[in-house]
Amino acid sequence: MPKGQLKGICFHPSKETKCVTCSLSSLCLPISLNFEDIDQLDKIIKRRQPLKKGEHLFHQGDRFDCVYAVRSGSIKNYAMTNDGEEQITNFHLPSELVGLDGIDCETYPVSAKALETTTVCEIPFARLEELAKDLPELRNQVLRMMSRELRDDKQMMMLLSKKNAEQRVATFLTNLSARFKRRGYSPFTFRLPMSRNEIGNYLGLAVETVSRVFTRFQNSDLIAVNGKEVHILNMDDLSTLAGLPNDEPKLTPDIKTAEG
Amino acid sequence: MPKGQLKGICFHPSKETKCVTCSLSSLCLPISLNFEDIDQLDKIIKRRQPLKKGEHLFHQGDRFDCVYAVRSGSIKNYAMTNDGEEQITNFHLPSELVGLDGIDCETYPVSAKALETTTVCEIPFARLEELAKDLPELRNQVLRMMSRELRDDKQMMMLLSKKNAEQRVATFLTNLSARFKRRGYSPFTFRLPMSRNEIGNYLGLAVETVSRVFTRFQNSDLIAVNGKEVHILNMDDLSTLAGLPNDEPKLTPDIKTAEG
DNA sequence: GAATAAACCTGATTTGCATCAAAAAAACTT
DNA sequence: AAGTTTTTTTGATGCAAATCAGGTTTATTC
Repeated sequence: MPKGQLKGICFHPSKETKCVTCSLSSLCLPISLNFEDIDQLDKIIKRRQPLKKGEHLFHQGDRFDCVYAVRSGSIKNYAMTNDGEEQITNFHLPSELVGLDGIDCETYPVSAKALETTTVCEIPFARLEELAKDLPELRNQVLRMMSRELRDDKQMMMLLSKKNAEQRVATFLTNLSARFKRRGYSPFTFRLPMSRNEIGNYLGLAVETVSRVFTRFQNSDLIAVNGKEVHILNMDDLSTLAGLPNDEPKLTPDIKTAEG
Repeated sequence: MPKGQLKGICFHPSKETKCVTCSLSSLCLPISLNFEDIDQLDKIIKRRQPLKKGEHLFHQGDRFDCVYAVRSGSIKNYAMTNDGEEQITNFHLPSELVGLDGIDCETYPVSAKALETTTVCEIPFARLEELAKDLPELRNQVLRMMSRELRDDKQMMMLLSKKNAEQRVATFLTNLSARFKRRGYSPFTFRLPMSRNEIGNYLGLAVETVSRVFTRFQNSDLIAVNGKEVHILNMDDLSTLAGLPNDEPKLTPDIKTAEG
């Protein structure tokens, strides 16, 4: 197995790891926080033992006390529908916060489960709030993260109520791609941490449909897939497909007419 | 002062209205805020002229500067999809906050439009943050409201990806009912502030489907509808329908078996 | 490394809802 | 009050995706 670029940082979350030295800090901390403030924040954060694949970070109904920042690996959020079916509400990649939707609850409204070996930073919310009293930038950061999630949710709602199967999968892939890119990985080649089943569940599609769309995308040379390995071959077309909720391929006329 | 009835207050949002005397304050303010604090908050809030039906509170892309509390009437949030279609992301009733998803943006990510004559309290966000520095309860309230919206969004995502047309409409009606009840109105008889078209848009259904489901619900005596007036006749069955994502009516066996 | 289980893919069939079409009822205009 | 527009309802048809069924590949276990 070829050990890649950021591997080193992701896989030694020893007790000595600190926010200051964390490669993700620029993504999960307020930019303007000074060293002294970061140090304060660092003190309240616990690094837990890595979660193995399938282990829970918390269960729906557990008493809410912490939010978590993913350091490596990935987490899925899911709720149980009234008839006992699982409904995935989110996937979390490194640097992203888990548990924000429980802030005004006694208990977590959804469960959080590791999709693979995963390390997290545990942030006791009560102490974060205390700290936030004196650190306006930290306060803002929490608001920013929440408001970003709100916006992502609205996007998701649009996807679920307006987009067809191909558009959903295209959106999913380009979105993942952007998030990988954001933390320094290739936006064109990555490994899906979740199964087809989980993708379908999240996107409101049957597994079979996800599989078929993957095949179709391969046939039209948009992507190359090998199991969970994904290569995006034609980002432009994939993005176009993702962005447009209707089936009209929207050619840019003023450019195209020059040729034809 | 009449603490029980709400109608008087909703319809005279004169310049003299204050948070202290507002009937909605228990819903939109932190419970533990003392009079002095409320007074401070009151000072930064502007009461705007009522919006007429169809007028905008803000447009997608406008510079973000305020959040709004609905005092009377109702607001819809919507975004434009890339092909120019409107996608409704939320409806806001009195006491609910509008604009929270823009907090970490330069500009509002969605538009907000009045569904009927509507009055709002305008809360300049920068000044709210300033004030929040000294009022931890106020800070929490903002977090609470955001986190509640996050949870509502997850619910909506579940609706859109797992529920069929009847379950969506049933969920929509019971949800509205609960919100009316929360502010002292009848949960069984209310007026829909939005059109069938808007309901369909929001729920990811065609207008025709919404209309048909309404008709079916009437035929099975779940509701009685007259234009925008809705009477819920059988809340139990409607809730059951709303809660269950699958088509099995889930009878409670230990009770039922006693009879048959 | 064989056995078993889980995940994934592909084809055939069914179905719930969108779409199309057109009438009926409300809501505005003048 | 008559005419116009918009909204709502109802019916007929088509289609995208779910479901069903089977086979194949990839993990996991002993």
